[in-house]
Amino acid sequence: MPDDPWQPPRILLAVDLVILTLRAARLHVLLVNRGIDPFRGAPALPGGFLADEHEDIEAAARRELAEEAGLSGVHLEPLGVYGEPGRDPRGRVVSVAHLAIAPRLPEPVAGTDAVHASWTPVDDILAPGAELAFDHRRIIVDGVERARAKLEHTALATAFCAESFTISELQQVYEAVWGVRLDPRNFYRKVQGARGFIVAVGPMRKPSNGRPARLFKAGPVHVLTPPMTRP
Amino acid sequence: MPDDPWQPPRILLAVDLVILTLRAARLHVLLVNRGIDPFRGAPALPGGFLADEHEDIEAAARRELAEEAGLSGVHLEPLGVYGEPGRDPRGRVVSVAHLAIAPRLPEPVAGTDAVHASWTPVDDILAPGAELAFDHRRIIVDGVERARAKLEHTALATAFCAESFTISELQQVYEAVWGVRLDPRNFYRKVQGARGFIVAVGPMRKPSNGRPARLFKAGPVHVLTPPMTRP
DNA sequence: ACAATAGTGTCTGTGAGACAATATGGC
DNA sequence: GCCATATTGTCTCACAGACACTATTGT
Repeated sequence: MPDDPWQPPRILLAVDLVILTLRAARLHVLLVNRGIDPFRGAPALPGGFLADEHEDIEAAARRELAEEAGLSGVHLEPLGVYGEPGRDPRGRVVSVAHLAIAPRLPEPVAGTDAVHASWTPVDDILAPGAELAFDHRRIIVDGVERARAKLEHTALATAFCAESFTISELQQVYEAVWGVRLDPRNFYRKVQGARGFIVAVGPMRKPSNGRPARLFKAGPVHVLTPPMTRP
Repeated sequence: MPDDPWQPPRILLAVDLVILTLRAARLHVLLVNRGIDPFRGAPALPGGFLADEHEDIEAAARRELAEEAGLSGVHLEPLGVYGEPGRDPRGRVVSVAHLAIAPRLPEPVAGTDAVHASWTPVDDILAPGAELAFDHRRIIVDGVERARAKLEHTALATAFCAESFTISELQQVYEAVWGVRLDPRNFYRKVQGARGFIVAVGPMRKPSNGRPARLFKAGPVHVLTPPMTRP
């Protein structure tokens, strides 16, 4: 029998990043304005192709995170694969999306790339009528849902806070990410009940008004028992 | 400035399938024996490369499911990406793993491919010392964990059963997948409390001994409220 | 004193798990 | 009757959510 000349197709592999942070008590996602076609001028997630055939996928995500957002050392995890044949008009591109969680950051980070990066409230960019390149709307939806779920079972919320924080500040993280209002008294009890979640460090005073709050820092535990269930 | 001749690398995209079923009250996974190098002769997950540049990833998974296991119409969902640079000695291969859930099936399905497919107990193949091609051990671990989690929140367990079933048969599904023993009385109440999970169809008799059990069939609901929590 | 926020206590309903008790078949 | 399994009932504990109440600051 003759040799089979069939060879499997080779495709382009990209990484896209959903980088979430908290600004002014609202959940924001980092977006860049595309400078080239397709979708020139439209907002898009930071991302790009594998640098070479031997680059690790997560390493590529970290590289893009540094190049386009100037960030390093933040929590990063795989989110999913987006490989629908028609998603990129240039050809077959399969993208591995990653989720990054960053603490409060000063100003719209200027990327070392020529791209223009800016923080955008998640509510705004997901509102009907907002435009996004490719299938990035779905990727953001999935990333936000993942972040919400992780807040339930892990100590991720402390990553959104400063080194030390009050319980009401931590509550604001949960309220902003989940998009709900929580009872401060029940939240207080619940957060204290999750063993190893937070540990006290000392008292502080609030700038304007009210009783000073105790300060806490992130505890040693990463998996919450019992979990912080969503309402 | 001169044009940049850099082009992103092209890689091979594969799909791998974790196909789970229940046989003799044990969770089994479908494995094939590799007929070619690398890992010739070692057990591996069914799978293969994209047929052409325009094939949808999930469509490729369904095609391999049919070709290598003779199955169609079963529940199928994406499980994750496995793309570590060294995972395939032939070169850079990124695999998108999928999870398939199949009801009880008669005999080791003979694939239309030349591969030799057989059901293997998950406990055995994950036991220390068992050999598997590539990183398929990790993929199976992830797939089993996903199936266990889905049993908690969805009506997936009924997919492992026949058209109609008793509550104790449904309990055996949970016990086999979770690998635990459950109290029949508490299980009975809990399963009845999940609204829309199962609906009664009529009585039956048991072959050997004991009181006859009512027969049920899968209800209309796919998301369980309240969920079936693992012990 | 008053406003505002921090922190504590109490109550009620729901659900999980242990396990007693009853029902219904075959033999 | 006896045995095995199915089905129902009861009890206790833990936790979520509602909300009254006390504590501690600035003004």
